[in-house]
Amino acid sequence: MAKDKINRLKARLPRGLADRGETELAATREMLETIRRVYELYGFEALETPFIEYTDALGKFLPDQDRPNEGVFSFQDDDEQWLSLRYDLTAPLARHVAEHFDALAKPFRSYRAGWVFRNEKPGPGRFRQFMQFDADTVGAPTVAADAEICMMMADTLDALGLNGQYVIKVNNRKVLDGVLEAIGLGGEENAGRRLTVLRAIDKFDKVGIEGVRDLLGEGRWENPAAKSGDFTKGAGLDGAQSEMVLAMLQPGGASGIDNAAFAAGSAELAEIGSLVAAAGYADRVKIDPSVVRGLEYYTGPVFEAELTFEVKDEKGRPVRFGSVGGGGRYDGLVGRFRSEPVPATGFSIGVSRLAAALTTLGKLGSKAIAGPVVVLVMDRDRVADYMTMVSRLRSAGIRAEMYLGNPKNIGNQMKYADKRGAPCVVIQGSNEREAGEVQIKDLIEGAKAAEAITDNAEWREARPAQFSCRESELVEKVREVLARHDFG
RNA sequence: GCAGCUGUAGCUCAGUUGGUUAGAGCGCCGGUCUGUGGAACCGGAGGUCGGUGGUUCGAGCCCACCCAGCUGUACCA
Repeated sequence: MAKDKINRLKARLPRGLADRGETELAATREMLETIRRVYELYGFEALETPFIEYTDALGKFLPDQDRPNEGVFSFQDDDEQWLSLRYDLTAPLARHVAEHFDALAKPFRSYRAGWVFRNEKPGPGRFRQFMQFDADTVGAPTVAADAEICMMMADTLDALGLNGQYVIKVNNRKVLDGVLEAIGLGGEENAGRRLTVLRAIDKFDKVGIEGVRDLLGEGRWENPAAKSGDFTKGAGLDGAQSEMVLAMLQPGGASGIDNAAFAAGSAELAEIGSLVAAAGYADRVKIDPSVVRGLEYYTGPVFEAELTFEVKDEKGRPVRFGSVGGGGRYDGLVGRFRSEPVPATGFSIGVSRLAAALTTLGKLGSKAIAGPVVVLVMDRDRVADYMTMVSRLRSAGIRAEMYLGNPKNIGNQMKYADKRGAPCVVIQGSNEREAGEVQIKDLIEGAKAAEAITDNAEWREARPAQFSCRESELVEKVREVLARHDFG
């Protein structure tokens, strides 16, 4: 009816979300398994926390407001307490550790994979639901814990087949803080400008040294030469201040800075550098002063895993995958729940983005997934017999099913099997039945054999890659076909 | 958030200076076809032409505003 038509629901997905099919799920599963194996090898243990936490546990109430940050999906419980979908896996871990502090062996080494949610504008490679795979060490103040995490990330990316195509970059927030203090941006009243300076440094990769110089000073035009496009307001530093920050980004590093934070950060970086070098990871884990990373809770070393290869998109333009993970030390997070500070450090892999990169490199998801063996229904009143055949195949561990659609047309059943990617079909009509036989048709071989055939009548007549066998040999013969195509 | 571009069927698109009942290819469903998957032929479903308002005898087309998508930029705990 017309009314139904008007009111009919439109099937659609909210933006920034995605359904995932068989191929992608299999690829992700394979990748997660590889990561998990490396993490366990390092002695980390599995942990799962729920999707939902109290908003205050996530630390995402807006300052001076009685409601959560808009970037977090939030809702109120019956008792009016705010709940939120987790936006990363670190804050829930901190809550878990604080809640079970006395029962856990410390340092507590754990890993977890799961979906996280951010209510932000989606873009290419950016979703509102995505998966992270984290590993954290809680209760270890030593930078050996930081160095270990970095080396584990390198091993993980190696295990995924990315040897030589990435770098784990390491910096230290204390170094940055020391520089900021040295140029007179210490103290609470300069928090806003510090943030602007950090953001400018963070853009080093994208805009280069001159771009950072502009951003530290008055600001930067989207198109600097023509002074056109969007204008990004800068931090308003004077020349001397800017040069000090810029010096830090260049070979040789900052000099003439003499304060406690800078000294401590530099010492930590040096120690991480020597630990990494001693273990033979110096080619993969490198100190990089431009890494800023998560502007809020990091307190010491910060890490970023960056892919260094370039790929061309459909239009032939280069695409950089860039950062596929990051982390750092967050000594204050667990302490929010306790009377004492609790040191912690961790790393988070962006599973979806990394999977996209691996797929592009052909290191993931290239393996064809075998469809089920399809038993055709030739005779409507012998469904029980066909189901018995299916059952025999399944008992032998072979993925199989009987055709459940309208069986009147054999061609349709064949089309179905073809579309499902069935390696073969089993056929038993009255002729075969009387002879105690079944026909097995190898669809993969058949497709190859028939490539030369152009005429449909001939195609039908030829019945390529089809053979008959005793019904009692069904399982054995199907297995042979599967083995032939490496689906055994 | 800001800027630019784009909105016609599930997808890719056509649609004349504004003129009757908005089309094609692919895909989908069914049939030819109750013994064979690539083909062919026939039939069918599927559109408030992104939305609202305006100009006009008449708007898919012109105008205004809004919405959505894409790209860039900003933000990203």
